[in-house]
Amino acid sequence: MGRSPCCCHDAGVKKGPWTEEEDRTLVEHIQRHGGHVGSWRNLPKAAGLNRCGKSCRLRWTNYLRPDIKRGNFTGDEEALIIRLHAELGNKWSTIATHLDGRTDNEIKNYWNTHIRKKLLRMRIDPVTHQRLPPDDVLSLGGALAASPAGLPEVLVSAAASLGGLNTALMQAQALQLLLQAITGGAAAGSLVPSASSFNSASSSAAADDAILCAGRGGVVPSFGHQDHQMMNLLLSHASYTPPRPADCHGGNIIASEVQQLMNASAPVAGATAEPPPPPAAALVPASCPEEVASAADRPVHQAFADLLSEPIEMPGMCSLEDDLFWRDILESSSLPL
DNA sequence: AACGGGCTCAACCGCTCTATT
DNA sequence: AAATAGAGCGGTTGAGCCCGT
Repeated sequence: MGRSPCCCHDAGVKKGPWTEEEDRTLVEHIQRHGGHVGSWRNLPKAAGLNRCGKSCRLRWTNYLRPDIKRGNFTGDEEALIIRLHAELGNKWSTIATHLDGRTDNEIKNYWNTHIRKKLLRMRIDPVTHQRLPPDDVLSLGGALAASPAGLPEVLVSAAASLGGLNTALMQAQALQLLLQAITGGAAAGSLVPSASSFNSASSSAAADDAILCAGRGGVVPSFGHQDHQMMNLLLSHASYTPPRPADCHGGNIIASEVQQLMNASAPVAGATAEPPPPPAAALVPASCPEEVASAADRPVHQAFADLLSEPIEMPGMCSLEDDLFWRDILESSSLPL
């Protein structure tokens, strides 16, 4: 399989940007032949173009073809590209066959200039689609510690006592353990939301990172309504309080709601070996963050100690089992790059 | 207004793959 | 089976644009 010399190496063959005249000549020639090109190599001579056949093919397939869709990529297209890339890798032409009117070159460019950076910003390796290892992850805990108002005080102080939570995953696990501590384990494994159930909570990069790094495929797979409310309670003390999802009440959770929440989150009757839930008084209205911190202080530190005593399990591949996941992520990541 | 840095994307380069001789 | 021709693919480049200083 020897490599044939390319006509592009011929002296005098024009290179560089195409002129309108050249475009018109190429289009008219192809249209005269019913949209079919017998041989790209012979086309320039037949059409009267001082171009390499390869250049003509590229110009036609990437720009002049009548079925090419111009304009920005939609969210659906973007999500599809990411999903296909995770499955196929840099098989741009194969990916392009799944998107009507998009060329491999256009998709490749869009990936390199937009999606790749977006994923990197979200601490996802654009090559492997895995979350970046802790050492490569921007220290979310450190960043938040540098701006303590960005977290409920109880978490900041607990993090400080442990030398900082240096990954978003640890952050999420810490939050999970906090919830466990508060609910006596009833809500174990369900604090960190799936992106689809918490997608509107990404009004800041920090929230973005926490959700992405700890979301689907991360610490826990689901995020129930009650846990969602609990999360809101915690976040209601943070300066970056995200907009509330439609299924939540918005604003602070009042004491009676906390009581209801606690009751709902309590271990079901008959469950064994579950510590009893703390009294509802441990949770106070969101208007009193100091009381929250004080009441939750001891169990949280205990939970963090437990966290440190066990190895942190890094999640594997991001789940790609449904388009909604990625769509939600992408829609929630509308921050400027 | 001028400059420089960053970004985008059309186009090129060089390799591989497949069909043909 | 080997050589050749041609097409296609993925990586890279660079001109032009945009935006901040």
